[in-house]
Amino acid sequence: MDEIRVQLPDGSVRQVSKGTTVLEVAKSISPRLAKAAACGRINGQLVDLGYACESDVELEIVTADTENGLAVLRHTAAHVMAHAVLRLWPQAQLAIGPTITNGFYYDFDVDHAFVPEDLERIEKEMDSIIKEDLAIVREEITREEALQLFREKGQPYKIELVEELGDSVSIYRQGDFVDLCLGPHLLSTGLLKAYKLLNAAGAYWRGDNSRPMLQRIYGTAFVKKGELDAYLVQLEEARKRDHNKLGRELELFMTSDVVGQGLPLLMPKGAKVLQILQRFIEDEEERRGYMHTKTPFMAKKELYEISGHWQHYRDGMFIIGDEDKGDEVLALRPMTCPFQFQIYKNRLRSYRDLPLRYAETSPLFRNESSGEMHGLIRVRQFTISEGHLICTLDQLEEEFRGVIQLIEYVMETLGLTDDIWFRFSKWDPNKKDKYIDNPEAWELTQRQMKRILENLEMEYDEADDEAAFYGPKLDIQARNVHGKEDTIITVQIDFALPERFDMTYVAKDGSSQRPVVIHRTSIGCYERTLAMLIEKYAGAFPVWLAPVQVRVLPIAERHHVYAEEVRERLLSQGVRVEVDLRNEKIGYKIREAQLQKIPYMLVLGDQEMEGHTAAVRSRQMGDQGAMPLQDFETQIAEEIRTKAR
RNA sequence: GCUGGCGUGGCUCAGAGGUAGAGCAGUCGAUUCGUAAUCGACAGGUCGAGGGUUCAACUCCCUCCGCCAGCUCCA
Repeated sequence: MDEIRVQLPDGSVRQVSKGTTVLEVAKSISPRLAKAAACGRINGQLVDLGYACESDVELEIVTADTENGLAVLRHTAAHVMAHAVLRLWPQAQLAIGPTITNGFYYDFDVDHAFVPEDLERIEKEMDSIIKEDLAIVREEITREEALQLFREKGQPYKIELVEELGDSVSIYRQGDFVDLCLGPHLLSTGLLKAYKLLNAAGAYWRGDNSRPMLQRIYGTAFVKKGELDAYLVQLEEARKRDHNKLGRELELFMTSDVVGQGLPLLMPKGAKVLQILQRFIEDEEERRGYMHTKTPFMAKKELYEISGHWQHYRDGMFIIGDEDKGDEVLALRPMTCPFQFQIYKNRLRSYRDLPLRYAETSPLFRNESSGEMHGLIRVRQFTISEGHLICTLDQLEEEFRGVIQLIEYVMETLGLTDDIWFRFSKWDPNKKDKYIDNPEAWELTQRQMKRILENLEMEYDEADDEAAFYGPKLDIQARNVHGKEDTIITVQIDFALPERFDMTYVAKDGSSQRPVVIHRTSIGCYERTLAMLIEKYAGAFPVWLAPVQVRVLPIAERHHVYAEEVRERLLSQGVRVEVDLRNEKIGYKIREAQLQKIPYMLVLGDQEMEGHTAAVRSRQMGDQGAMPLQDFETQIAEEIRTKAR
């Protein structure tokens, strides 16, 4: 009998007979490993446990608790879900059903619209499929056979997918269910132990809004029930931090039906946080050589024609005035760049003037379509820490570095450091009307940017078709409590607009040269940042950012005068302080201050009044005991000064 | 913009073809109290808006507005 050599990750080698499956190898190592196995990896390629080794190979047993193993488990869960949906709605057409971070989904084209109760029905059916413990079998068939198969099954989306594949495709069967799939999968449906369907929503076929809207069901699966439960609890906890709920409860912002969609109203507390952020940012920018401008919120159409916004960004703009009626046509600004460029062009610039660093705390207006708006994260009017650095090509890298340093300082100070990453956003050469049409400039700029990123030794992801219409971006991405990714800060290199605006400087040799522009934000959009901060701190802002830093709580009416005195003292030192003079018990006042996430409560009774002290209660640590007022003032001042978190 | 869900006093929610209810918040009164809810009374809603069906609509139908999740798009 032929023997082959199987080399394991630890370097050891096993002699097994030809045709031995991955599972058999796992069993020979240890029964526990075999039980935990989800799939194998042969020479780097993931394979089913049923895969038979036919020649010398390197083999790794992939257990279900690893990233790859979990993906296999979830992919199998997606198949089981599709199987269940087909049992309940035999006419359903299957689209795709991949795994995603933390779960899986499957897209269906069905007449019936899935409602929450349907998810329970589907889960019941999945439970039966799991109980039946159907073997999951891989088959390699020809393209023609696959087309024939899916024609018989009435699955046009699968046919479309097969048509784009090579001569041989793999399918997986479980009972009467069959799906086009690369695999690998678990060996049988019975191995699925802990899963949950989460929600149903619409999704375009192949993410293309000109193609049919399908129905997507999201779900997740884990190895153990305990892990699933823990994940569901974690989801629940995350939702409690949702800025859109917390921000309203804490009276940071509100919306009004009559004001309109995507137009949040910042209430005094929310406005206070933004004001503090703005002061922090503007001071920091000034320290780093930026000059602040204040430019109009709107401009004539002609300005946007020069910038290219009229050609590439028109859908995103609010346009005022009807051209057909002979009105003057203006547009609210969606970006500040064209305005600051006008300032640059106000006079002849010398290389000695460069780099010029313009910044502006800019309200911007973008006509987002109706389904996009979300709390403070996606809105139609927002304030951005916009800035443009105009420099020579030689200065580009140094300026870029300075921008990154500022951003890192800001993020660090705000405590926005977890689950944040950089994304190098490039253009898509196939989308001509979306981008300024100058392929050479695009490629050159992107190479330039990539080199800078590499010189800065930055870690980043790359994304196609995420660039601005005029240039590539380095985006700083963050995730909200729903796990959704958003750009919070962006840095862009722009060779296009300096040319369109004919920006020049006089070089040392007297020649006229073209500068380069870096578009950048330092904190991004203030409203969005506020949303991120609410979610990060669950509304309990660090003291320096808290809209109310101290609440004074007198115990009885005879302490009111002293309470007012304490308030006055703190107020005169710039501390944001309130006093609760209501006729309520101290427990009640504390509870309210606590729910409002006020960092410090000063409880004042007879003893405090007598000794000129305050009983300090911290929102995090509870009762801290009495301390001289002076000491508390020093302590909180230091905490504010250092922006302690 | 698309798919689906939702819209009842400030908030959380109950109710239902015959014309609205609770808790919290609010107001007033009592209580003057030591670290997460004192007691009582009162007040508060053209049931998101408009149109239609009906003897009768908060409830059924249509349109619009807004909110939520996802898709597309994007800071």
